[in-house]
Amino acid sequence: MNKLKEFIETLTPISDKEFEDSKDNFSKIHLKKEDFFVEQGKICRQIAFINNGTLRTFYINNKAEEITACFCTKNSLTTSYKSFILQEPSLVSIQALEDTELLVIDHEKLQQLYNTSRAWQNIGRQIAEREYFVMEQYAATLNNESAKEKYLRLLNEQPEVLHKASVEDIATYLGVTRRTLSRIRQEIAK
Amino acid sequence: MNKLKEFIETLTPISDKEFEDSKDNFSKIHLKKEDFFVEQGKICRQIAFINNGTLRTFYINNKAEEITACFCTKNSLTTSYKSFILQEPSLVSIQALEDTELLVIDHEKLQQLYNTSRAWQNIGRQIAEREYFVMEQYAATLNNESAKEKYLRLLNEQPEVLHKASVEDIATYLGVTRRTLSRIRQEIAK
DNA sequence: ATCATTTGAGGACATTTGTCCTTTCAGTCC
DNA sequence: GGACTGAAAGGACAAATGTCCTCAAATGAT
Repeated sequence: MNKLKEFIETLTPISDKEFEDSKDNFSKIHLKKEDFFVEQGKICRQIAFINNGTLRTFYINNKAEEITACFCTKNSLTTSYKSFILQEPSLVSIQALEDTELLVIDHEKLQQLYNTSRAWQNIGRQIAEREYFVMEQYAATLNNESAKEKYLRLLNEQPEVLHKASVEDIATYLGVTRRTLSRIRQEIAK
Repeated sequence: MNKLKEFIETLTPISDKEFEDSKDNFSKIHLKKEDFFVEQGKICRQIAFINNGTLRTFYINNKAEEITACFCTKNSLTTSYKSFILQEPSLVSIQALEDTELLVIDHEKLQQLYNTSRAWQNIGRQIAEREYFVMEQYAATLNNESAKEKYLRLLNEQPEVLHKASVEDIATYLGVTRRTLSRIRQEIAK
């Protein structure tokens, strides 16, 4: 739970008592490699803090291709955010790339925290704001960076992902084909 | 102000009294064609509801090219969201494509509303959530749709923009060159 | 250990997109 | 009206990327 508290404190100060009072709302779950945390088409009922492990968010596009939207690594949040907020079917699946440990809280319980605690109202807004920043950064990356630059960014920011994900997963994340990713790697190895 | 109240009510119920009490925090501003609402590098101190008009959000990328990030049309919000939330220099500029009327609220005043009203805490979180959905949709579009599909989406969702923005603006919005946009239009005209 | 299956690298050619350029047309200043 | 200016369309060629393929290495199953 310590890492979770540290994470929350990057958002807003929270007293020990307030954290202790709310921590029963979280529970620990373990995923084995290839287990799903969220499945496309089902409602995502939880938001998770990643204690340990790596996950991949992906969806099936209208050409029936499986596209990686992001990789989620430890000490950050993961959820199908829109599905979680609106409690509507998820457009994405989230799957463990390796054995993974999560701290999860149900949508209902989080709403109760929002309703009973001003600190949690604040945390909720700031989570939304942070999710926005992450998505904005992602969009900026999509817009500005070539596939090669995106690859180098991944190499720099989440290097462990390059060993845990397949070439196919990484290629769809970069928005190119496997062939082009192969050319990119060739060029970088120069 | 009516349109603003209608907009807020799509987020959360607000009593007439609560709306009346807070509406003095908003003020009306008029922009002439080509005036800036936000300038890249300056802190964005306001969030705006667009009563009338059209704006373009853009930035200068690391190749010194001006890239259109989005077009903002009436009855929606516009701001340099990250700059507004964190009160840090904006990465984007927002410029009127035609004469435009905005209802704006200062960051400070919005914080006061958050601190004094649970309804506004709620609105604030839901604005953040909505900004997230918009950004997510944008990212999904960037990821999934070809330039041609994006053009058709723009034609469908914000057709007025095609007359108000230049070919250059639209091309950078689609992520292609003018030459390719010209080819896309040729193909659609078939 | 062996065989079958999956995964990644990279060759050959086709297609798409970008770069650079010219032409056309509409607006505007004298 | 005629000359100038700037924006948009589109031609010709170059560069980047995709498609389809083969081969070799890694992984799994028996």
